[in-house]
Amino acid sequence: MNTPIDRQLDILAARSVDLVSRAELRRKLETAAAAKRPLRVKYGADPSAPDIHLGHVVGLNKLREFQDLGHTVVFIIGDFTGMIGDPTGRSETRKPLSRDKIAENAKTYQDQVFKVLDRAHTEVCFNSEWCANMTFENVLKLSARVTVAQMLARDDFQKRFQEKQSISIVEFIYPIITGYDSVMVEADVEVGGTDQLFNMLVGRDLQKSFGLEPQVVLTLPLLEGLDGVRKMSKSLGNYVGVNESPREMFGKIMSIPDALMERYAALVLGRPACNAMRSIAGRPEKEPSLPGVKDERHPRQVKDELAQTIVARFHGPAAAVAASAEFERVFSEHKQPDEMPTVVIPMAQRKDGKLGVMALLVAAGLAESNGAARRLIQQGAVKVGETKITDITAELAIPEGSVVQAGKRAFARIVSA
RNA sequence: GGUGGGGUACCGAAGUGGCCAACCGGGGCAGACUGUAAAUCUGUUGGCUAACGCCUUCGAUGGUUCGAAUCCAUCCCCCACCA
Repeated sequence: MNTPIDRQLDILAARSVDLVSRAELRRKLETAAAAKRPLRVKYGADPSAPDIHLGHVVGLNKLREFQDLGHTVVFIIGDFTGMIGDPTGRSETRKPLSRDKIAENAKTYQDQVFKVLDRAHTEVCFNSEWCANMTFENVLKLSARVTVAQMLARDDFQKRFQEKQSISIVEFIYPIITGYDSVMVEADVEVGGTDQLFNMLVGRDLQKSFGLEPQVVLTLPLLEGLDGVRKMSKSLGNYVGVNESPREMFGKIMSIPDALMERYAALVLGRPACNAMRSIAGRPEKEPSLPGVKDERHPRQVKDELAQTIVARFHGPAAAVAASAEFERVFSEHKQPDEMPTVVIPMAQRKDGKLGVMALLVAAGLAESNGAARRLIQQGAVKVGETKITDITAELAIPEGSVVQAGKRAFARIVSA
C-alpha cells in the first residue's frame, strides 16, 4: 500500500469502461491508506457454469491489480442466485442446482480463479449465507427500496418492454439480490463486465438506502470470443477455458481473427500495449505496425507469441513452447500430434483380423454413428496410417499402434489390447 | 377472467393431407485454400444399410384416412393484448 494514490488510480482505471466515479475511488483510496485498511473489492461469480474462461480473466486481472496494491477481494459465489438462475439475456429458467452440485462447482471455480487471484488476499463467500434464510417479509422490505422506474432504466428491460417481450419478476429481483450482496459484504468497490453495470449500480443505490457509503463501480470490456464478434461465453461455445490443455488453448487462440490480437493481449494479459506486445496490433497483413516501430514480423508469428504468452500464464513456459511446436507440426506440416488417445479394439471384435472403416471410426470414438463415419469417409477426411480411405466398405487389417485420423484435429491410436 | 398468437430437427424459421427426414438462415462437421482451428468457396448435418430400402422424428395422447408435421378431439406448455 505504498504506491502513491495517483499511480494507484492510473493502474486501477486502466482498461476500464465505466468508472463511477474516479473521484470517489480516489477518496476511498485515500481514506483506506490513511486508516491502513484495505478496500473491499467485490466480484460476483455464477456457480452454475463453473468453467472460468478468458472472458472472466479480464475481470480477475483487475481484481489482482487491486490485490497487488494491498486490497482485499471479496469473491462472492452466487449459489443462491444460481438456484434461481440468471435470467439475463432471456435464457430459459435454469434448473435449480443441487447443494452437492453447487459445492462441487464452487470448488472447481476456486481452483481456477486462484490461477489469477492471490489466495491470501481473497475472501470467498456464498450469498446463500444471507439470502437463504431471509423471510418473505425481509424480501418485501428489500424490494420496496427499488422502484419499477429504476428497473426500467436498464437498457435491456426498456427494450424488451417496448418490444413486448416478457420480463419475469425474478429478473427484477436478480439485481436486487446482487445489490444486497454489496450491502452485506460492505463492498467499497465492485468490479464486473459492462453487462453488469446496471446490477452494480443497483448495489450502489441499495447501499445508500442502507446508510452505507456506495461502492465504486468499475466495468471492464467484454472480451470477444473466438468468432471475434460475440462476447466470449460458455453457452456460445466460443471460449477458451483456463483449465484447458495447453494445446487446446494454443489452438484456440491461433484461431482468433488477427484484429483481435491486440485486445487479447491487453485484456487477457492485463497489460497495456508495452514493447513486447506492441507488435500485436490489429494491423493489416504484412505491413509495419506502428510508425517508427521496426517490426517486420509476420502476423502469424505475432499471434504465435500471443498464444504462447497466454498459455504460459496458465501452464508455464515449457508447456507453451511445446504447444506451439505441436501446433506447427499438426497444422502447418500436417503431421501427427505427438500425443493422442489410445483406443483398444480387441482382436475378438475383428473379423479375420480386419475391421470395416466405419466400424473402426465409431469404435475409435472419431464418429458418433456409422452415418457420420460414412460422411467423413466420403468427404475425404479419413486416414489410416498414411493412407487416405475413400471406400466406405473397406475392410482393414489394422497393424498394432496404427493412427486413425478423421479431419484435421481428431486422431486415435489403435491397439488390440 | 376474456381475446388473439404459438409449440417443427442444436438454434432461428418455412411447411397446413401424399412430391417431407422435412425449404432456408445460423451453428456444427468435412474438403479446398491459407500463416491460422481466421476469412472465402464447396459439400455435409436423424438412425440402420455396400446399395435398393427400412425405421424413428414435427408439444402429448387418442382418432379420421389407403396415407398426417399437416384434418378432428382431449390434454400439457409458452407468449402478447384487454381486464
